[in-house]
This record gives sequence, structure tokens and C-alpha cells, in this order.
Amino acid sequence: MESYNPKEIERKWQEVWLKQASAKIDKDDTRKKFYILDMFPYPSGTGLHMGHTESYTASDVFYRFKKMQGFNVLHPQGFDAFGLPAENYAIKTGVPPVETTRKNMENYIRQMRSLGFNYDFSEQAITSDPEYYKWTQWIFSEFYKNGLVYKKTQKTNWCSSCQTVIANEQVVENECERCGTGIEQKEMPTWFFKITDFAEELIADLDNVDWPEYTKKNQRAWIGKSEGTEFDFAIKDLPAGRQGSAEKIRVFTTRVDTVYGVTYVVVAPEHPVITQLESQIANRDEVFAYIEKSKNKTELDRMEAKEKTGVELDGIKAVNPFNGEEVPVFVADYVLGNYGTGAVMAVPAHDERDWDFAKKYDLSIKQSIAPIFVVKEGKDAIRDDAETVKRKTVVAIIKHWEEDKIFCLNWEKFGWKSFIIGGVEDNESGEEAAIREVKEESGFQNIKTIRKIGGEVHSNFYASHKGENRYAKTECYYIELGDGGFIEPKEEETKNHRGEWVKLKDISKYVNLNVHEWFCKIFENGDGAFVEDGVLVNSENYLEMSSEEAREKMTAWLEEKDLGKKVVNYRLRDWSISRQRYWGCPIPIVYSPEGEPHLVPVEHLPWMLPEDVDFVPTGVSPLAKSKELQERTEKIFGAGFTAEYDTMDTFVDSSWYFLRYPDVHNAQEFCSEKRKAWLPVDVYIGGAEHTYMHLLYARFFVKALHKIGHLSFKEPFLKLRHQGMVLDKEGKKMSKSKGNVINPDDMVEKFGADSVRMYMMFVAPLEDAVMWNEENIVGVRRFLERVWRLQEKIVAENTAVESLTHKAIKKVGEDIEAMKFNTAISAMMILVNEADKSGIAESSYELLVTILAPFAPHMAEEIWNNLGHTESIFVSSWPAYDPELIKDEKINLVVQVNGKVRDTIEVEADIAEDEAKKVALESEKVKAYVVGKEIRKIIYVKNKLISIVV
RNA sequence: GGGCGAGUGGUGAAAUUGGUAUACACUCGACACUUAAAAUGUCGCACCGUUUUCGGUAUGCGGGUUCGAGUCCCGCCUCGCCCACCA
Repeated sequence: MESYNPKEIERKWQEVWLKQASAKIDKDDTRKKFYILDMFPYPSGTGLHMGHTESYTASDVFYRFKKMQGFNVLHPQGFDAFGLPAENYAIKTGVPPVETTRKNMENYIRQMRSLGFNYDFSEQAITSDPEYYKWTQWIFSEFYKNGLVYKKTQKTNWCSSCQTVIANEQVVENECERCGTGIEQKEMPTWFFKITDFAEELIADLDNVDWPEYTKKNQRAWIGKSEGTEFDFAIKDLPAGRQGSAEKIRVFTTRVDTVYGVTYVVVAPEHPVITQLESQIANRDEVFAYIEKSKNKTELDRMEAKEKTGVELDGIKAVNPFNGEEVPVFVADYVLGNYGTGAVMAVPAHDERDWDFAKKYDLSIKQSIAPIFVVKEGKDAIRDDAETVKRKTVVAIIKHWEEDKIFCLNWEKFGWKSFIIGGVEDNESGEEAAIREVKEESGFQNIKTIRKIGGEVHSNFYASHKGENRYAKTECYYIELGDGGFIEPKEEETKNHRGEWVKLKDISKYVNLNVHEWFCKIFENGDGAFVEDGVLVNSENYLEMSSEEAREKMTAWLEEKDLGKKVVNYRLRDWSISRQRYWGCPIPIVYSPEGEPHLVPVEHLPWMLPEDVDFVPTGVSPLAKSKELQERTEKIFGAGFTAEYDTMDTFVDSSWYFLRYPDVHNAQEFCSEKRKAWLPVDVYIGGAEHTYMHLLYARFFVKALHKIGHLSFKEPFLKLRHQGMVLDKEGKKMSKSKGNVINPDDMVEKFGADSVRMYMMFVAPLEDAVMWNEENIVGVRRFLERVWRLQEKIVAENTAVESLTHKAIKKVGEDIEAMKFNTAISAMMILVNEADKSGIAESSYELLVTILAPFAPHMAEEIWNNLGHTESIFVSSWPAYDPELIKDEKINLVVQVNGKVRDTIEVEADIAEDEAKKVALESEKVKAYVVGKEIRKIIYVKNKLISIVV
């Protein structure tokens, strides 16, 4: 027999598959349909990368498996062919993008064939084909007609290097995702898709799809739903005739419960109220200088100066509707103009950003929420049968006059360790109480300094030394002693506790009561905003209410007074789709001489991308320079009409390509009703980097088309799986600059496609990172060689191998279904290792080759052929395993004594419980541990183990 | 700073979801075949002690639940990815 020669047999079978059009399916037969989809590639000049190789291998394995199971499987491929690199290449070389793209696509197809991927390339979707983008434009028109498209002049992210507008999602750390240039804000007329109309559905319907949990979570976070309250701060004392539109500032907050802690109001630099009130602002120049400066802030300024800045609007006061308090108004760029209402109520005590700002500008900080500690467990838990007594209390942290020591109380009877604590009498301030308690309880008389620490804290617990439930409101004071002047405390003060000095550095480990721990933390780390929920303080009618209840009550009050309402806000913004680029789908819009936009009617679609353009970007869209486009527009619509010169974001093209595959050649519809039966996609495989853009936009398209009535379903991808990254052997990302990029062509040349495929699938689970280490690939190559050589090790019968074969059939089938390709391969290795030693019956060998076929299709075809079959192995069906053959006759019964394995005994499978126990107890090894002891319990797990407890 | 995920031999990784931890591979070592090398095959490979047997300790660290924990609970540590003024 000839030795295994992958190069030869792979070329041979790739030609056969091509000639037989083995990837062709009858798309009108949807009886047992299955749609598995890859994320189509952008045809770049560098060709297929290893990430594609991995995910396309996974889908090819899955596709071949499903096909053998008898499904009519749609497994298409295409190209996301519009995009910047081809245009940039054109700028450099003058080669038109259409040509570059065509050449690159041919290379991709060659590469995909060389890896044995079985796609029907006569049924591609290529986004730059007029036949394809006709329908991109048609969908745009449908969205337009249904109010899902609008044009707005607004600040947009402008990349000065790419000379184009880019979407929020494409801005990374204030830099262009593609070229790394700093993003500027530029006013541009821009077309938007109203993706925010679907924000709620985009969150809710994630519950209905089988996607990785973290992908769902990230997408939910990206959409960023937040429920809160919007309400008005009136502007104080506007002179008559000045009131107009700016008599109030509307703010958005998720924490209306903190409203009594408002000490100022902040508006974003672009907030209209500033110009509306311009004449009232005393420090106009300063304010406008600030606004101008924040507009031109680059990402560098922001990174370096993390500190918040702002300017007060002198002469303007806002009125808190809850308590009538007048507070100053600031403009500051830490408030975003395009989120919420562009204005916030500032509560420094309960918001970190406001805290920082207030500290910097020395603004007042007012507590309105207190943390609350309720003891629910243990001996201090509140008791239903005890009375609750409310008390104001103080905690005093007393520092030694010379050493770094704190005076503490040890309540040995109760197990408490605390600072000095005591009640506040009527007609006594907290500070006075603290001083009095220190003198009475500690005996020390000479107080040098006293300073308040933190705010008010509430606690609810059972006070066993008093036999009552306590609801305590506690403040904390830090006291430094002047000297050791001391008067022995009265006995009643010290009967429950004993005073002791604790080293300063041990203090946080010493105190063990919740309120004391709380103050200790503030004492050690300093104060900050308390941002969690708690109970209301300093809040008039809402005292001691929980944050949650207060939010409801306060919002209801605002609604009743018509001052505000409950609202839901989303982080998600509408999708800006205009790009000032050439190599994209033209937006099917023309403008009348008056500048009114009109849709290009359907009969003129595709609205062709002109060819007579100069690619060099000037900030004006290249399409503006096309004579042909201008003439075409005027010819159809009349003199003076002009075309829209912007093209669409390429994410638009890729948001619906999966809808086209079932019916790619249809010139009348994007997909016929009949062929829509293929949809939605059953399994989608691709990189996790598409979580935020592509996957979100595609979901939006389907929801929008569903709403308009073109689709009957609401989610495009029922099951989604990500492949991990392919890294170099040191675990580093591959990049041109590091020179560690691996080219799939080289690997196929060196090891053969089947080995490359096997290695990709074997080395790690699909979703984990693959470290590409050429040393390790020999493992799967050896395996394939062994499979090959089994052709010479055929025996008449080998029941042990037959049993292993059926076990492998079961395991491989289940593992492919669950996309656990690595363990599927290891099951085949176990089988082959045994067969290599003891031979294999021809029937078993055929079964082995059949289950190997999805992974190593070329070799499988070749052996199958050598075994005398004339048809492709992929025509045969996935074998069923024989349940009788996978049953083990004997099992190893594990015997544990007190949880430790003491013996394993070979017994008949399905042994009865009594019998198993008997066998276990008869074991000499077990006896050594059991004899003379009382057996308390015996646990039996069927066909697994006996656990004896003595 | 926030969110998510992960830590198991020299390495990539398994573990039917609470039931013999380290399957399957790579590397490494020894041996066989060979004039030699490659290829191939056989054996060994978590750690410590006895070197047939056996016992003890190990899944980042520390506790807990359980007859039994890599898996569940609590508290730490380290790494990775994503997001980062979203009120």
C-alpha cells in the first residue's frame, strides 16, 4: 500500500467535489432543512487568516455531520466586499476597488477549497454586487417609508485620516477603530437608522435565543437600559419677558431618592439653556470660553487630566421642587449632552462624580441617604417579641495622647468589640454627647481635638444588655487626647465592658460590630460618596423610608404635580450610517433643487455606484465628483436635482446577508416567500468581537423587517457560538508588526488540510484560544497516519475494537452536536490506538472512517474509495450505534471508606445493591479499615461506587 | 474604577455536571528496529516516602457544606478579555 500522501489525495478529492458540485443543494426542498452560517469574510489582500480557518473548519465539520444525518443543509459563503482597505489601496495605487476585491475574493475561494471547505460558490452573497446592493437599497427604502430612517445635522465622530464619519461603536478610546487617529466632533448632516425604537425588544428577545451567556450580557449592557425619573428644576427669578423656553431645567436621574441631597445642578456644554439664558449669565465670557475649550478637547487632554472641570453660571439659580432650595447651576463636560436630558441634579454625598466635582470646587455636600445595618442572624438578630427603641447614638474613636493607639471597648459577655459608644440626650448635640461619653466611659478628661467622621448611619439589632430591639441613628467623632488625665469611671459604666488600647494598625481587625466597622473604614480610608441604597435622612416627608420606596413615592408625587415622570433611558444611540467614502453602497436618495430628499424609486434600483470618480479623499464624498452620477440624476429626476453623495456604513451590508443566501439569484425580491422557509439561521459561528456591532445591527434589521411585515420571525440567529482567538505558540496575538502571523496556505502545504483541520479542532475547545504550535500538530498527523495504515490491519473479527467503535460513534455524534470537537477526536484516538495494536474488522473500519469524515474529509473519501465504494462517503448516513455493544460487561466498583478510595473490585455490570455491598465488605483491603468499627452508613451509586461510613 | 471569564502535571487539555482527578495529545527519558539518523513501535512521565506491593499529599490560597468537592457556598490572590464619566 502506498504511504499517506495528503497533498495528492487532497487535490484529487477537491477536484472531484468541484466536478460533482457536491455542495449544491435543492433549495426548494425545505422538508428537513438546516441552516448553518459562517460570518462571511472581508476579502483583504492578506487572505484568509487563522481565525477564519478555525471557525470555518468548525462549521464545515458541523455541516458535513448534519448532512450525513439526512438534513438538507444550507451552508453558504460570501463576501463582505465593500470597505475601506480596498479604497485605501485604490488611493495609493489607482487600482479600482472592484478589481482589487475581485482578485482577493478569488484568492479566498482558492484558500477555502484548499482546506476542504465545501461551499457552493455559485450561490454567494457579495455585498458589492449590484444584484446584492439593490436589495440593501430596497431595505433602506422600506425603512425610510416606515419612519425608521431620518436625517439630522448633528455632532458626529469625524476621523480626519479616513475623512469620514464613523459610528459610536467604531470609536475606541476616542480613536478611530481602523486607523487609530484621534476622533474630532464635527457637525454633519447624517442619515440615521432608528435602532433605539427597538431597544426594549433587543434586550427582551435575548431571552429567546441560544447564545453564550456573556455575549447576551455584554449586549444588554451595551444597550444600557436604565429606569429613572425626569423632572424640572425651575430657574429662579427670571425677569419678565425673559422666561420663554428656558424657565426650567429638566434633569434625568436614577436616584430621585437622593433629591434632598442636591446641592447644585449641572448642564452639558451643548445644553440649549445656556444660550437661552445668555443675557442672564454674569460670567458669559468665562462660560463660553469653557464650552469652546471642551468642544476642542482631544482624547489626550481627557486621558491626562482625569479631573473634572466646570464653570458656574453666575446669576442663575435652580429651584429644587421638593424643598424649594435654590442651588447653583454649573456647566461641566462630565455631563453628556446626548444622554438623558443633558442635565443632572448633583448629589455629591451619593454620587462619585458629583463628589469629586464638589470637592474640587468646594461645594456643599449634604447627606440624604444613610446606610442601614439590620442584623437578621445570630444572637443580635432583631426579635419579634421585643420592643423596639429608637435612639440617637454616637461613636467616639479616641486616640492616645502620645502613641498610635485607639481606646476601645471589649464587651466580653456579648462578644462585641467596639469603639466608645453612647446615647445622645435630648437638648444635646452629637459633639457634646461624644465628649461627655468619652469622659464618662473611658475616664480620660483632656480632649485636645474633636472632628466628625462620615455621616449618619442607621442600625437595627437586638441589644441583649438592655433586652430590647434598638433602632439606632449613629454619628461618629474622632477625638485626640491631650494627656493621660484620668478619673476612674463609675462602676455602672464599666460593668459590661472593659477598656483597652489597640494599636492603630490593628484597629480594623479588632472592631466587630457592623456600624463600628463602617466608621473604621471611613476613618482609615477617608470619606467618599455613599452610592448604595439605604434609608432617607434629612428628607422631610420621606424620613426613614427605604431608597426603593422613596423613588416610587417621589416619582408619583412629581407626576401628580405634573413636574416630572418616570422614564426609561438607553445608552444605545441611533445608528449613523452615512460615510463620505466611495467603496460602499450608495444611499438611494436624491435632492430636489430646494434640497428636499426623495427616495430613488424601486424601478431605478440598483442605484449604481458610479465608476468615474477620483478616490482621493478631500472631506467631500468622492461621489460628488462623478459626472455620470449627476447626469443620471438629472435625467431621471429633472434639472437641478442632485444625488446623495454619501455611501452606507458597511455594517448595513452585513446586517442582512444571511437573509439573501436562500435565494441569491432572485431579481424580484430579496428572498421569495417560499425560500424564507430556510430562515432564521439555525447555527451561527463567528468571533466574539462582533458582539456589539454586527450582531446588534443584524438583530435590528430582522426586527425592523418583521415590523414592516417582510419577515415572520424576530431573531436572526437561533444558536450562536464563538470561536476563540488563534494565538502564536507563546500565546500572543498574531500581528504583522510582531511578524508572528501564520498563513493557512503554508500550514496546508506543510501538514496537509486534514491535519490542519484536525489540529484546530483537537487542540482546544472551540470557544477557547488556540495556541498555534507546529510541534504539536504531529500528534494529529500521527493519528491520521495510523488510521491510514489500518487498511493493512484488517482482521476477520475483533469484538473489543467493535465495542470501542460503537462507543466512539455515540461520543463523536454527541460531541459534534455540542460542538465539543476536541473530545470527539480523542474518542477516535482511543479507538485507533487499540485497532492499531490488535487489528480491526472491515465493518468497524468503515464505521470509523465514516465518523472521521467530517473532520478529515479527504482521507475519509480516499479510504472509503479504497474499500470499494464508488459513491462519496458523504452520501452515506451517520451510523447508529448498537446500545448492546457499548455496554460494559464488567465494571470497576470503587469502594470508599470514610470518603477515601480503599479498593476497586471488578464486578458484573448492573450488579444489585445488596450484592455490591456484600462484595465490598468482603474485600480484604476494605476490611482493614472497617473491622472492629461500627458501620454507620453505606451509600451505593449504581455501577460506580460503594461508600462506607464508620 | 466597573462588568465578565479563567486558574488542574514541563505544555495543550479531560472529568458523564457532586462519585476512581490528570482521559487524549505534545515535550522529555529509556529501550527495540537500524551501520547511522529519521520514521515506527514498546515502556515510563503530578509530588513525597518505601521502590513488586503500598501509604501519604495534590485541581491558585484560606475556610465551609457533604459519606464524598476540580465541580456547590463564603472570603482572599493572580491572570485575561471587554467597557470606562451613561447620572
